[in-house]
Amino acid sequence: MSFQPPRGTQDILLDEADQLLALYDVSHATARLFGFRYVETPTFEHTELYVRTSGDTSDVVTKEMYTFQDKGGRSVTLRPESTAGVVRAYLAHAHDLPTPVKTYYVGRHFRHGRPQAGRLREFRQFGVEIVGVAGPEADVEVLVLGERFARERGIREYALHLNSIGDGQCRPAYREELTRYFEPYIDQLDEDCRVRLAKNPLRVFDCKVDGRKDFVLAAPTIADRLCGPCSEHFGAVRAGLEDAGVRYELDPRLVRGLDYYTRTAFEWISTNEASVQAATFNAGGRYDGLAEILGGPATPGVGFALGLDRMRLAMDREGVPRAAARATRCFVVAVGEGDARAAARRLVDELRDAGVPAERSYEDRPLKAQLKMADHAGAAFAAILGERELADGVVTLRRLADGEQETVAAGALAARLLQEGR
RNA sequence: GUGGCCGUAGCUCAGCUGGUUAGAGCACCAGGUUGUGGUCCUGGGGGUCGCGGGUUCGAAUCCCGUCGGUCACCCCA
Repeated sequence: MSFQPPRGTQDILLDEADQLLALYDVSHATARLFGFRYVETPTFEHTELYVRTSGDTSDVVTKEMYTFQDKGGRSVTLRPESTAGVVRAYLAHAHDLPTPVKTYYVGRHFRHGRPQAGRLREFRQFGVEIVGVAGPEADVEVLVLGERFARERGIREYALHLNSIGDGQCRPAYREELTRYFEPYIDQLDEDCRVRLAKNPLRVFDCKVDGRKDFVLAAPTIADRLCGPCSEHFGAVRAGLEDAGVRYELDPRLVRGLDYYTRTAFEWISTNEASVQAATFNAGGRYDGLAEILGGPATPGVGFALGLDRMRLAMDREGVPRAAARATRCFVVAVGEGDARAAARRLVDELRDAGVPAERSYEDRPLKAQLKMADHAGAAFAAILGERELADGVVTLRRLADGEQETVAAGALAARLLQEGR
């Protein structure tokens, strides 16, 4: 039996686990600060949900899904993302929900691809969605939330890229124009990009190999082909960001692979010099076409999906300290077997009653070893309890930072520690 | 899913062109007179050299496969 976890998954422990936990905490706190309510949708959904929303020729569907048959013979899929699930849940419960719906989720997602740093088969995302508002202020709110999250986590080296990809009014015409534009250059495109040209010409812009070629850089962008309403919407989003003090860069080449995305598209990208491929840690936009694809009434929506694992990479690259605030305040050391051990157990209990995080050794180990444990536990104090102390009803309180010791009545220990403050 | 590089103790790595009982630093544990951590000294535990097969008198060192990591591409968080 191998102890290795399956490929593309990871065991997260100690400092890394604390770091992740802090990210979960900030996800909840930030979303709630904006009045978003938590939602928990299934970890797996009917495969059809993703096939319909992503299209059966998309990469996600053709090679990245964890799909299997359940015992009733239905095809189910581990969620590769959550927007589809949230919108599905919205449609299922729309009658019970006050409008607009502001909701957020935190959880694990699954995609079967070749793993590398920042691209795992099991990964964690924090996402927010505003469903039911078509206007630009919803877009701004989502962007402001994402910005606040990034700053809250202490990262500074990033850029917010922003674009509008139009809607059903203006995109088709632009798409045709772009196809015509690329036509003469078709033999200068590699195989990948030709496929993109046929399926979705906007995606030629993200081509890694050809994307930098002059004729691609010179191609018309959608910015000045937006229809009136899209242009107005985009202008309002930009004005809103400026008013909120959120810095962004216009990126006319930022696109989306799927057709239900409309208007606003954005990505937060780590600009740290050590950043590699997976530099995008948060991406989102407007998806006004999604509900209809699922067979529901036209319902506008906007949101983002933030990669918590990628966020951790970005934080590490920038040297943001992993919040390793250890809880233990006082480590109670029992010297010798018998009475001291029982007394230590009771003392720890008293400290906990008083709200002082405390722990002790579960085995009789040398005093030396127990002090070492206190050190490893990150405790500020060690309370030593041996024959001498037991006889006098006191403990020896040792401040671990400088070795300063004092004698405290056992019953007064909790009060003494609380008086020490943090 | 495609391709390049890599895989030696918990971690970071050494081990020349194949040659006997595989090493270091850090970490961990224990001692340094029987009650004092984090420094120092001494000692100790811990490795099927990712796994499987092959070549060879002999392989951690060569070959093949496989698993895993990493990087690029596809795609994306």
